[in-house]
Amino acid sequence: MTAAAGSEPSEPIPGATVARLPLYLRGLVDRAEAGVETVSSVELADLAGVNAANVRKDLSYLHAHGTRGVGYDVDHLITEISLVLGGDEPNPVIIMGVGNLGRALSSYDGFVAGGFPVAGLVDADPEVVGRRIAGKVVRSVDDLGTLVTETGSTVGIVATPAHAAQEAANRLVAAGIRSILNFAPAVVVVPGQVDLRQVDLATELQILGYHQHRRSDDDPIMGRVAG
Amino acid sequence: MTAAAGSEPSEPIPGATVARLPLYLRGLVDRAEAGVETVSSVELADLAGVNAANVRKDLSYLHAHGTRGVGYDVDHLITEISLVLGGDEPNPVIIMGVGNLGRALSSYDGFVAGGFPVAGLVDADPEVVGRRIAGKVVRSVDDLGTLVTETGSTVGIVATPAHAAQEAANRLVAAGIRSILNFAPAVVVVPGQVDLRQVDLATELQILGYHQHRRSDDDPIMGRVAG
DNA sequence: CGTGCCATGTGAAATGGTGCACAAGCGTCT
DNA sequence: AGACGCTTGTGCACCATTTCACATGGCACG
Repeated sequence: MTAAAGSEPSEPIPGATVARLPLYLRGLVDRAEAGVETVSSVELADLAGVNAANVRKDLSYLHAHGTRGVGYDVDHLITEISLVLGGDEPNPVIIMGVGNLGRALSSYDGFVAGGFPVAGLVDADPEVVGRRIAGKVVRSVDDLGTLVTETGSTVGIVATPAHAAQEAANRLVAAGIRSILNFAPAVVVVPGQVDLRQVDLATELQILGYHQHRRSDDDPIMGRVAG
Repeated sequence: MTAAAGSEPSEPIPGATVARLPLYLRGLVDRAEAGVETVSSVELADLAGVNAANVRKDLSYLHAHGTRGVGYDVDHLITEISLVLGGDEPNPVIIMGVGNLGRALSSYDGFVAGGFPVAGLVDADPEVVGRRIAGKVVRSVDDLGTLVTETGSTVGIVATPAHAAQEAANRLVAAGIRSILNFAPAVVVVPGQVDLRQVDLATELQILGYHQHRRSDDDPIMGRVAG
């Protein structure tokens, strides 16, 4: 039961809402496995760590109506969110760069579970090309185009060193990739039709650092030795 | 020249700004290495991929004044941002869980560069405890308290499987950790005085999936075969 | 069948963030 | 010394998002 040929434009869902949908989905799957059949917005809010009214408004964008006095049907909601997030079929991903991070991502279970199986690994270093990692043979960057076509991949992950990130992104775009997740600590630019998300591990720590530093600044009493 | 005993409260910096500071810092360090001495807000905006007015407003929160007609002093700005983000000394981090991801993080260069050297690795599996990974011996969870005290760590990284994440966080908190970066795909709750950030790899892909799915929904012409 | 309870769905206010546009200030060149 | 050009710093308006508060409506129980 794929999308009707009519292709209803459907109002765009706010970005902030989209970012929360995976959280809801995770919570829902958890509850489904526990055998629960309905959840209230309050429970779901707890599960995802957000406000209950927020949950209701988010779900209203999906037209995933609940039942007043009862809550939302877990299975139905799972189907609904899954559909919005990725369609009903898996999106294979290509990982560029099999350094430490790339290797870890190659065998990250969460990707498969989320509908994003790793379809191929690519590296520029001739030394690693041809080696088997996480059950897959590492391909050369020259084979990228072929690999994308063969596997029907539409998503690329950049896990190269920073200086190679832009080049890796360029190649992904040239090969026809539509969405890129960049783990390299570098700002990369892509054409407008390509969607890009940045995940910067060191940056996340630095943000934590700010709050910590700030706290110890305001609270000189709370020194480094336990109070 | 550490913070004065007076501990000026200093107005809190908006979260969105804090999240951008590491980007600025990276761009600035890059320019400093290239021997550049001043940057304009426009250059910095380019480097970080944001709006120039935004950069100026962000920097105004730091009281890191620039010179009109000239720009900002690179070195001075680096010092200023570094100070705000992490204080002037490194924040050692403890990594909980040395699975694929934990191992990758152990040798992630960006952490050290950002002032967050990895001070210790901890795992619950007796099989891996005692093994050397990235030059460090993996310690048992029972040694966590000692490890934190010895190394003066204040930041913890959770890289365990989802089902162990809450427990890992609990232990970090009990050991006196003040900030936690959670990579496990699970919502964990921590006491109010502890700062928590969530990085969910699968979630990021799912967000990309939404946009991609949506695009192909609106554009039935843009089928799976290249147009 | 009627009544009461409970959870959804949503208008509207509050909050937070972004970007424009322009005045103010600094350096430079003549 | 004076004028000009360049860039900062910021008031203001716009937009997105969050949150409250409450009317609406379904379900269960007597």
